[in-house]
Parts: sequence; C-alpha cells; structure tokens
Amino acid sequence: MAGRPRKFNLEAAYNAATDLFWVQGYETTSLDQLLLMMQLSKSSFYQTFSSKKNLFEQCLSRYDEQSVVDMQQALAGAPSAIDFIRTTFSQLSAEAQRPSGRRGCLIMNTVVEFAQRDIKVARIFKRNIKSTKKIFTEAVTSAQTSGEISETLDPAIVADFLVTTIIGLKSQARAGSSSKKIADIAGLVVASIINTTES
Amino acid sequence: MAGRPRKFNLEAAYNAATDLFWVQGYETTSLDQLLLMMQLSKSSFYQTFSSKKNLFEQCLSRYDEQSVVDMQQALAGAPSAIDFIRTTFSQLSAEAQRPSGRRGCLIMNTVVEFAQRDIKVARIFKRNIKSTKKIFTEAVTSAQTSGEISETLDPAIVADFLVTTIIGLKSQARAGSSSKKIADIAGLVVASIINTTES
DNA sequence: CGAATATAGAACTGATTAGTCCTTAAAGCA
DNA sequence: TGCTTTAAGGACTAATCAGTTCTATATTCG
Repeated sequence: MAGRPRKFNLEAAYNAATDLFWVQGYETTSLDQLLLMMQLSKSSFYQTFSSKKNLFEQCLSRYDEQSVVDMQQALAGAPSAIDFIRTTFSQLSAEAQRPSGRRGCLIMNTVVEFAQRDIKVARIFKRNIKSTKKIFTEAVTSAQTSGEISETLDPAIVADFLVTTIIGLKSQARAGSSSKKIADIAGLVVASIINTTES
Repeated sequence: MAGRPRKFNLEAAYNAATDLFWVQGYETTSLDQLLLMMQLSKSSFYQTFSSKKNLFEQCLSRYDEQSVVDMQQALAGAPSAIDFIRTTFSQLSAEAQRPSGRRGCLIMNTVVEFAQRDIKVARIFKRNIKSTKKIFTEAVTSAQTSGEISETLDPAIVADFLVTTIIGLKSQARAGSSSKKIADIAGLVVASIINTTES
C-alpha cells in the first residue's frame, strides 16, 4: 500500500499559505511566493494541492472552522456571556496594536476581493457569518437571562449588530487605525447594548 | 498653440473606469476591460492617463472628494442633524436592495486589497476617514445641542463608532446580506446613540 | 500652409502568470 | 527485490499582463 511518507509538514504548509493569502490577498499572492513560504517544490505542490485556487479554498475553509471553534471555546470558558462579548471586543484593539495583527479577517477580506464572482467563497462566507451570529445570539440570550442586557432587545438583531461592528473594527484595524481608537469604539458598542432599549 | 481637441468625454471615461475598479478591484481589472468600458484606444489611454496605476489613483481621489461633497450637502440639507444620521443609515439598506449597489465602498475595498502595500492609497483612505468622521462629529455635536443625543457622550467617539458601523454595514451589503437585516442593524445603531449614556 | 495635438490600430517587448511533464532519487512496505 | 509513493528540479507551454513604438489620419488655431 504505502510508499514514501510525506516529508514536509502539511499543517505548517497550510498555515504558511494562509498567512500569505491573509496578508496579500489571493490575486496578489503568486505561486512562487507560495512555494517559497511553504518550502515546497512545484511538483509536490501540485500533487498535494492540485491548484492555487483549490489550496486557497481549503485555507479559507480551515480558517473558518478554526475561528468558529475558537469563539465557541471562548464563550464556553468565559465567566459570563457579557464577559465573552467584552473580551471579544477588547481583543480587537489588542490585535491592532501589533503590526502583524493588521490583517483584518481573512473571510471578510476575501469577500471584498471576490465580491459576487465566486460561489464557493460566498458559501464559506455565509457559513462563517451564520456561525458567528449564532454564537453571539447565544451569548446575548444568556446575558439577557442573567439581566445584563435588556430583555426588550431582539437577540438576533443585537447579534447582527455586534458582528457588523466587529467587521467594521477589523477593517479599520487593517487600515491602520490606532488601538486606542478601536478600544474606544469597542467600549461604546458594548456600553450601547447594555443600557439600550428598543424604540 | 492648440491642436485637435479631445474627442471622448473625460468625465465619462473616469466614471466608467471607477465603476470597473469598484466592482472588480484593481488587480482583477485588466487594461483591455478598461479600454472597452472607457471606449478608448490604447494610444489615447496612455496619452491621457499615463498608466493603469495612475488612473486608479485618480479615480480613487475623485471618488473620495465626491463622497465627501455628497455627505456635506446631505448634512446641510437635512431637517436636523439626527435626521441626517438616520437617513445615512437607511440609505445603506436601500443600496443593498439593488444588486448594482452591492459594491460596498470603493475606498474601503481598496484598503483591504492594498492593505499596507501602497502609501498613496493609505493616504487617500486616511483622508477620507478623517473627512467622514469630521462630518459626523459635526452632526453629533449639533444633535447634542438640540437635545437629541445625550451630552455626556464624546462626539468624537460617537462619530468613530458611526463610521465603523457604516464600514461594517457596507461590507455586509457587498457580501449579500438582505436589506432588511441591514435596516434592522442600522435602526439599532441609531437607537443606541440616542438613548445611551457613557458608563 | 504649418505647428500642435488627438485619433485608431497594429505590431511588438519583456515580464510574469499558472500549470504540465519528465527524469532521477529517496523512502516506505510486502 | 519489487512496488508504490514522495520529492526535487528543470524544461516547457500557453496565456496574459502592462506598456511602448510606429504609422497614418484627423482636427484645431494661428
């Protein structure tokens, strides 16, 4: 059955590729750059990943799954639901502080790059937004039960609102806004859902 | 002195190019596509615009200036400052309704595409964010004077917050979120700055 | 008329792109 | 020892890219 085992680390290769795509986008990243960062020969690359496009879709899918798992764990491990929300937002400004963190969100970046042109990409995006929203809906509902968020608010809409501002904040972080500014905005967002009632 | 006058419409050519860049991004838009949409020969193109990159920067700059003028006029012509804010947000969902409106914001799309790679692009972006924020700061201050927004809020932070959510909403509109969803979020955003006081 | 500028079109360069193909060597297992 | 798979590397293709150069024609003003 088995032949010579794979010499390079598949996981590491995926991570290197994801990093490149994340920083540069899909179109801008050339095959040569990928081979260099992934430490692969062209032959191994095509044997393993078939094509640049295919590799990209796999990277995107892996990123999506990982980000959802991360959020689920963060919510499960948080002292309270509102604490999870607060932490998520304060992490946004922490990320903006280190220059390496200025890459926004791979999913959102990709959506902007591909817009309506790519069905698979659109599907991954919608799945990610749905998962993210679901987690925040849970968090909001939980925070309403414990009285930290007003029960007159629709959890689904609040979750949408939070996801929206996260997207906006990540875009600004990528573009170079200061982490203080992002922290200020994040603070206002969290404060606004604690005290507000629907009109 | 003078020779043969320009036959094609410069304004129309710029608009056609901007439209293409807006929908497709810079890298994805080829010179051939530009020539086709701008109805120009290659000779005329290079004589008038020097290069693809140069044309793009001009399109971006023109878009920036136009969007600022549009907002200024909207604020000046609005019945009240809070009305301007409300209208701005409700327009976001109206744009998401027509498929042609699913293009987000040219400036933000470009920032995501070029990230930290291009100084000129970064400069135009920061100018645009600054102008936009200034207008919203004015609007918030004015709304505070007339009592529609609490005076305990820092107008600068509220303006940042509004700009952030606009970015987030435009990204979602581009990605294909329903206009109802966008309208819901927009409503919550406006409601949150009317009733909230800082913690 | 003549200087100046704009038009279209075609031919072309040089670089880069993703992707294929083939050869040779290495490493696993039966 | 065979069989299978992986790997490295180089040669190659076919397409596309932005940009240049040239010729020929058109149009304006002085």
